[in-house]
Amino acid sequence: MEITLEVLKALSDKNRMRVIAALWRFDELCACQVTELLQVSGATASRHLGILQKTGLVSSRKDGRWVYYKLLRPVGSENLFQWLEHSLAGAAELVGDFQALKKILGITREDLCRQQRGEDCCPK
Amino acid sequence: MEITLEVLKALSDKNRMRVIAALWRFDELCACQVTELLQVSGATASRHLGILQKTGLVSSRKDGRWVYYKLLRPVGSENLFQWLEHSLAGAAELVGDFQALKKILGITREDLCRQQRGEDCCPK
DNA sequence: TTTATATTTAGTTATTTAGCTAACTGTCAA
DNA sequence: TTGACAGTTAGCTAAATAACTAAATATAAA
Repeated sequence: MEITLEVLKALSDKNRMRVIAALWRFDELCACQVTELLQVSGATASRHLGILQKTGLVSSRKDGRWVYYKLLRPVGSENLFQWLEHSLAGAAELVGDFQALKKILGITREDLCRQQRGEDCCPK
Repeated sequence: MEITLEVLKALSDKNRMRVIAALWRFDELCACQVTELLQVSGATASRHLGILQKTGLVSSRKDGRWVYYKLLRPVGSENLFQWLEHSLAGAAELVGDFQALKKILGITREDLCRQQRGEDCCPK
């Protein structure tokens, strides 16, 4: 039961749900892209990703200085994700996120991170 | 998305999950039976039931002084409940709850409520 | 009508948690 | 080897929430 409750708790935060939806659509994102999407501090994004990883909902892969996250659909969670897909279909907030992510993914990670450091010299 | 998150939040509390499982197995329970199951104050049980009702997960029916609660499986929630059923199958805590409920349901509501008021004269 | 009582609501307190900044870790490049 | 930097961890604050007691509400019995 504890594991079930942990999964539900992990999913019942708006920002974490946005991350799940984003990974669903865009397969793999690095921490800085998630930070940009959520518009929170890098530390906060990292914490959310850590919670999702601890519950087995996402995996992480380190590549140099960057860490990439992917959605893991653990065995037995098919019905949960099907419900989510149905329940969130067309959610306005997520549609907006997907549009934002298209832009984010159009920027190189280098430029994105530079931008996040406050050097707003890069193309919006 | 807000509704989805509300349902997830409602489900991600241990006591509320125990109520859901209990209603799943025993169809209909009154507030005092839920109070006895959870071993919390009547006010706390009422609050949990109120949260479950607000999210559309349970319905209530008033009969005299007693209020009875039932599990509602809203349209579109089939996959969620299937996941729950699979995920919670055999959970030790719930097995214990089911045994406790058999005893609770063997007592009349009158005796149960008397017992809860501290008049521990009734058969255990 | 008055009293007892099942449930809910209000108000309080303690715990949890999401956010931040700052310090730390590990990796790349100069 | 040193400096820059992506990401994480630690420590803090503010907001959310689960628990309690006490008061309010509604129903049944005396």
